[in-house]
Amino acid sequence: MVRQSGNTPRTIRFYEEVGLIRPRGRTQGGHRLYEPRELEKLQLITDLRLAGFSLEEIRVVFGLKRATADAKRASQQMMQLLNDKLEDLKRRLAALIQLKEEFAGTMSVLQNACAECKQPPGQELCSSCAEVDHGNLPRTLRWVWHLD
Amino acid sequence: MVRQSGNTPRTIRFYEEVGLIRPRGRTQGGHRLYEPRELEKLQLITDLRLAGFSLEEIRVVFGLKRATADAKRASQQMMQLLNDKLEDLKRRLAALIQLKEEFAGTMSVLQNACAECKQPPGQELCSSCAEVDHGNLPRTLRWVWHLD
DNA sequence: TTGCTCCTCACGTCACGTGAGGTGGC
DNA sequence: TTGCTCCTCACGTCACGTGAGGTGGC
Repeated sequence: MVRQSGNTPRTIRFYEEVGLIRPRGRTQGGHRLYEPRELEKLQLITDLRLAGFSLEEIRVVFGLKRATADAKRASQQMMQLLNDKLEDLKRRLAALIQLKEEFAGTMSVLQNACAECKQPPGQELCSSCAEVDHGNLPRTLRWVWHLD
Repeated sequence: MVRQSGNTPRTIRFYEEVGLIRPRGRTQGGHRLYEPRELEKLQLITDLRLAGFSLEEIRVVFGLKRATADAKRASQQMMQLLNDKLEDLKRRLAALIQLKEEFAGTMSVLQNACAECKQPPGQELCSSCAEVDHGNLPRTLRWVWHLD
């Protein structure tokens, strides 16, 4: 289960604690035994976690059919959940891309200014460098490049 | 600060507790006062959190310049961090997209089978429906559609 | 027989959330 | 003056991580 799912033993035991999976039984020495069905369930749980589902939401997923007693509505709710998570990941990705562009864009320009710099590199010098308009740096770069 | 950054007061106080931001001072009644500079820093922290940075990694970002004392290497390390997070988000997005496709793909087929179904919808009936080969359902659907 | 892995408590961690009880500021 | 917001403890929560001390299984 550990190797096939990429989780730690502790994580698998924790999923059992909260009632998501369950071993078929135990070996005489106390080691847990699982059916292939449980491995598949664990892998689905792992993928749902990666996709941003909380354990509570995963519990909802596994209870959708029971809760609605109507496969069509259950499927629609599942799609709703998936789309919500997709929106969330897209927002995160957009934030990251913007940070990267903000940062990378001006970085190359500054690298040139530094390459031509006659002063030895140092914190005080760079933060007061006349070649660089610190006030106009994008915020990301300002906080990495600048002091405090 | 709350309105302009989209965080709760508790979150902002927490960032102060761990030393990421700091109010300029207090009003006579105890309310925190911030400089515009701190709002910008808070907004950057918020975006980095959205992008998947931990508070510890954000502390590293703000300490990069001091730690390396070399703006070029500091920038390279920042790009490394950004790319690591990008890879992480891409993996999560790929997992989600696959779940969606697995699910949506067969769902439409099943909807037809159900539309033509003569039986009233019910848990026991659907899980043993002869029209649906439960063993060949993609795992996502199998766990939502099926029982247990 | 030697290691590596699993076992069970049980406390720790990260990033806040959530009352409880009280005051501030427009 | 009425509300809404902020304040400070302080305990709770989510999803595990991390030893401590002991056994299992190839």
